[in-house]
Amino acid sequence: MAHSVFKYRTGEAYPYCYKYPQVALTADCVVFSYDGKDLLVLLIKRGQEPFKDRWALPGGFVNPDETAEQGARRELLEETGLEASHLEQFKVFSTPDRDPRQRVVTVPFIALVNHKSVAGGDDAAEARWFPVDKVPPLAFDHDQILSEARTALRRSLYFSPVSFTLLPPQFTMPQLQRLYEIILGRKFDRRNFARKMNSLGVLDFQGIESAGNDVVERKDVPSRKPSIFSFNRVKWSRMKDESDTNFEF
Amino acid sequence: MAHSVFKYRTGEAYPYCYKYPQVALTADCVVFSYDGKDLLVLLIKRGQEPFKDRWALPGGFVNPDETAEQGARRELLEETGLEASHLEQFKVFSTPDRDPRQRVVTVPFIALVNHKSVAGGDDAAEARWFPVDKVPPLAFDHDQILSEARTALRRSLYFSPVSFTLLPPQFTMPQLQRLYEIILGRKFDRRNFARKMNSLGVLDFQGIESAGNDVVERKDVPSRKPSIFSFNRVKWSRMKDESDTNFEF
DNA sequence: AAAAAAATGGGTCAAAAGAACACAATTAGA
DNA sequence: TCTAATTGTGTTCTTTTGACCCATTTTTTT
Repeated sequence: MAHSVFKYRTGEAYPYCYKYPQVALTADCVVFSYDGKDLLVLLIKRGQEPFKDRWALPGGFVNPDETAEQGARRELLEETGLEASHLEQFKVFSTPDRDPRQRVVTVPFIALVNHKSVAGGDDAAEARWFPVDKVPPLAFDHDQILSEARTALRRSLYFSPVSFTLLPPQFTMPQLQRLYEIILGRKFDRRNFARKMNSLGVLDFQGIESAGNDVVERKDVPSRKPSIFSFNRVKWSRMKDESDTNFEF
Repeated sequence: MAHSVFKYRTGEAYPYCYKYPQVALTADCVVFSYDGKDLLVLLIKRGQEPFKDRWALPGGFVNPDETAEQGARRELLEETGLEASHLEQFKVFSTPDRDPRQRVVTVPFIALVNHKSVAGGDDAAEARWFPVDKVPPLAFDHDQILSEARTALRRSLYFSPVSFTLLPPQFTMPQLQRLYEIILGRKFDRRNFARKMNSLGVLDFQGIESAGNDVVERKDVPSRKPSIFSFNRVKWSRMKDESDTNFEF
């Protein structure tokens, strides 16, 4: 075993004693958001060793009375002030020596939040959004966790209203399409994409963008004003129930 | 906290001491197989408290030098003698009091094996296959784990060659169809199903079932002999790469 | 003021995929 | 040899998808 097990020691330093070897449990968050242009992931700069000053996923130890998900929520709030509107577990990382100090098993969550700036939380750590394709090398095995989170996010598109959770309540069709294209890594034809989306019957038409109704910060590009939609979760559930057992590859 | 933490005790009884509260890590296996008729799940009868004599998922503690997956493989082999041809993590269960003795976090795996009888393993526990719809009440939160495993299995059908892993190397189209129907919980038209499967180009035709080539134990029903196919993993990977980023709900 | 550029939206048409169904062929047993 | 059960092939109709054209709106340029 790679880590020292502190056998036969007691007192203040190592007061938690067990009959069999145990592991420390952490919950990490892969926080995604979307600014209308890029898919972003939230990272914090570590303030202490190991991996001091390296960027890492927010997260921390799960308390004895918490589930992993509760721990993830709490840590996210403490470290970044954010509350996730969607939290989804996707895998466990349990390689024995993934943390050099002791055995730490981590449960990473995909957390989706509406985009807003973050200033770092109670732990006073620096927090910043990075476009997913411009992420620096991360601490621990967080590079791998992020990579698998992106795959899981792609798959979740089939089963959860991921894209709508990432968008603001009011959004335009081109915004929605860009988000799909980023997550899936491919392009769609504008017309076909809109037709498909509309035929799903999960969008509510909200009107046309106007000066007083500006849901998107648009660069001053010459263009026609787009229609604005909102996501209808009830209709989505109905649609989902029907198409759940489709037979596809 | 629901469990006792043995503070300030030492000696033989509780020799593993840590600075912070820890958790025990177990790996459980939801072992599926398919006998050509039913989707089966493997259960073992517990020999000790808690939940003595109740049926449960095979599994056990992960050793300090193992990943959760390695632990799952080892436990499965020890308890049932089976080796999984496909092992897939799908979620973590970390409710603080899910085990009455102490805090135990479990990583369940979906394990797919080719069907054969099991006699119980080194731990001398009784092991038995149950049709997934006729499973008795299980120990701990294993009912919930099984339920979520079935959902995860359904979703895996989209991304992994789950059905072919569950089937023997040689199988017939009706067998494949029945398996799809069981996992997805819906019926398909024979003709349409076969056409779709053939058009995917992942099946190799192997011949017609004959007396000497009996891949299926068939009840003596009067019927035409079916064609026999095998699964071509290479072709499947190619097909998968192309269809990975499709845009579906 | 007019023209050009950029972006949205509506629509067409052919090809592909899906759903429903009819019928012929093979095998075991009555 | 007749019947029942089961498998394989084909046909037709409908729906969905993919690849386009073109008109409209808005901003910038000439």
